[in-house]
Amino acid sequence: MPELPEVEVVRRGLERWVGGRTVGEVEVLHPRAVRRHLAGGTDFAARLKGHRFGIARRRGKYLWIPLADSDASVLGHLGMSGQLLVQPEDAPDEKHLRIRVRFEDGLGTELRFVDQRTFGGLSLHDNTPEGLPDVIAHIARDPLDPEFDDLAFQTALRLRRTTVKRALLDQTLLSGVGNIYADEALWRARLHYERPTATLTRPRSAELLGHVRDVMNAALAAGGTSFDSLYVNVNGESGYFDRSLDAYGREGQPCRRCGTPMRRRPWMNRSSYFCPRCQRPPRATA
DNA sequence: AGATCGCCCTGCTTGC
DNA sequence: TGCAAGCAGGGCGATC
Repeated sequence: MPELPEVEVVRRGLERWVGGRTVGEVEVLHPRAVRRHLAGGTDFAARLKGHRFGIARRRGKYLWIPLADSDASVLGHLGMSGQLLVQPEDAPDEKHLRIRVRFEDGLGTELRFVDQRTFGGLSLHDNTPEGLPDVIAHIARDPLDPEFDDLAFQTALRLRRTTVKRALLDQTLLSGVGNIYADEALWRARLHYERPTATLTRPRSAELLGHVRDVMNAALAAGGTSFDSLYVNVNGESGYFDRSLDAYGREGQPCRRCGTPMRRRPWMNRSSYFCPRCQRPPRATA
């Protein structure tokens, strides 16, 4: 389940392995993998061919590769199970290979988008004046972006009439936080996921943001989180941050701070993991 | 207009 | 054993 740190690992891999290369033949093997490219897979392949890849960029969980010789970018999202692999051209196709990008050089490797559940995909878009693919203009900067505005985030957070975990997952408020790192940051901040955002003081929201950054940086340093074979970085190597998780997936196991068994609660068609002692639920609001 | 919810998808796990 | 339900869940669009 790639979140920001995993996507950043993939971005670095793309920068290293496909940056500067010129695209040759492109094969779209599953229409759903290009569903955001409204003109369809044939158009996607035709428009990509012959263009040279620039340096891969990232915002939150979105990746894009600017085309060095045009004002457009290839946008990618890994969704739940997506992988971007640089493979030898003669390597056997993966079972869930969705898109293949060949290059017009003699390096002998190709870029593959592999995705079991097809929540992710690739598409081509014009850039905004800021160099962002136009369809992700609404995605907020992420906490690792040097231009992320901490004070503006804290103000916006307090103005929201919602609960803190919903806010952390809102990609228009800040991007890159998914279910895993939301639970990790809330555990570190000792905040219950249903705490109303309006009740967070400025120091408290600053502390929470700090924990979001800390957990992302720790995951990034470890090469990304992985729970199973679904997540693989651009070189085909799994991350291993999962051993360091304090909250996510630890139902029934002792809280690493106080020893109380961790709990899991259904939440928004997914799960929230928390310590019932360290993360007290807010008082019921009428 | 901000907040919320249903839906998309596949494979592994669980339970009867 | 076999089948069905549950679970993983990001993001978008519809709805309130």
